[in-house]
Amino acid sequence: MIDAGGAPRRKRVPRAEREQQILAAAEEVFAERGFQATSMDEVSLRVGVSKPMLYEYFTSKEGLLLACVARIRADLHSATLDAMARAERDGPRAVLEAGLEAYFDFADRHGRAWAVLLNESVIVAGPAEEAIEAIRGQQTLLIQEALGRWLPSASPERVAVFAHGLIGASERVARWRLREGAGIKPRETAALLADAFWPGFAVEAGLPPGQDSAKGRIR
Amino acid sequence: MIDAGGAPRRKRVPRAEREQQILAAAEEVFAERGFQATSMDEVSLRVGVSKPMLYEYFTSKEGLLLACVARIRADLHSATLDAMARAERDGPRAVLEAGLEAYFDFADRHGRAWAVLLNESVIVAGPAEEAIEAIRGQQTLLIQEALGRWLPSASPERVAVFAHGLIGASERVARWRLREGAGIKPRETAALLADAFWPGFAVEAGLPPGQDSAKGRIR
DNA sequence: CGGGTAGCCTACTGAGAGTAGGGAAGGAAG
DNA sequence: CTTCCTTCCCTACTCTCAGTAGGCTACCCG
Repeated sequence: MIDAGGAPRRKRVPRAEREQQILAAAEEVFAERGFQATSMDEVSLRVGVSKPMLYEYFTSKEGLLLACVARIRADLHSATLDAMARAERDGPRAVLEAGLEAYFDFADRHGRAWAVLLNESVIVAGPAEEAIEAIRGQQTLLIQEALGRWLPSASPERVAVFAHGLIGASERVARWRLREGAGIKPRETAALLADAFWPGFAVEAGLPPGQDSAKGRIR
Repeated sequence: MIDAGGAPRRKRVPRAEREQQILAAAEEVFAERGFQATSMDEVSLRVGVSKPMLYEYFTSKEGLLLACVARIRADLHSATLDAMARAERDGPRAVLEAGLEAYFDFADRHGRAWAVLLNESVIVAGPAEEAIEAIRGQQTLLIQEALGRWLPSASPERVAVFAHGLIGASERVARWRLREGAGIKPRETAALLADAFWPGFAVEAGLPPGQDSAKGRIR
């Protein structure tokens, strides 16, 4: 990196801002190479800062990953939450579809970063696993709460299985879309997956299980 | 390492047998520590063989992981396939439940090895990701084929979404059981998850969506 | 009892995670 | 404007671990 200005101009940047720069660069590299193959040297190079800074701010490579995961997952959480809230007045099936659509949409927009940071990758074993599962737990909670509201009579186990099942299904389907070119739009994918889950939900709730979408069924 | 026997007894073992020993040890260590934190030195120590042997037989750390994954997934595949075949005569819902139960049962028996080798962990990015996804693809194919048999009129996308969704749901639910003590038995878990998926399937197939299990509904 | 091969080892290299220990920008106080 | 102190930042290491070079020997075959 040749600095044409001649001056060694090393600009001091306040911590909060630097942290964001680092997170952005790290997310990029993780997405490109995966956790394992990412080197702290490369991240530091890309930010234009030296390695000890990364450790100063994020403790370890895992810590850096974790911070990335937390950030992107918070975005995902609020995106789905917003979509679901907007669909609230159109009934439960609409809420389900809206949440799913928001999820696939998010995955589309973030591409590999989504895949690496939210699904595979990861360290497993050790405290990081716990931390990652905890962050994921937010998402589960969101669904469990929504389910509980509409299925007050279902047992907690039933709600839990349903919620975890729905999340797992979404993750795997999103991953499939990412790999196979994803000819299907988020909207259609959401409708298809909702068709799979909705009747089970309706039966439990004592509603008609027909595949009616509040906004009209796809295909 | 002091050899009390006095003799340097280094027994030569045929390749096929050694490979199995290595795979067994590797599976152990991967399960205990996760991929990242597993060192080839430790695996070699546990087998009682030197490191270059591991590379001779499995090329790289990823290669070793891949071999473990392939082996355990083959077991899983045949276990679910058998269970499904046995339930065939009791109708589709029974097949679904049997497959799920076999899956959860397998996850229970293999504990952390299942979690590390089949789900998280992993390398991501690079050829290993492809290889792992390919192996997982077998499982998906199995389900897609079964679904196609009963839903000949459904579009390929619908079948694909359903199959990937079902797999993702199973993985996540199994993982949840592993973490939260798993008070629920494989049998019950399978019934609960089948309750979530079966009606969607039934609606598509034009069958009654009621939650009847061929062997009696749980709870 | 001499090959020849298949199984095995010791002893290295190189990359990259993480650290020690010190500098200097820039604002606050005198 | 000088001094001081905090915050930001760097160079130059150590140490662990994946992967390799190069050679030795147990065992089967003739």
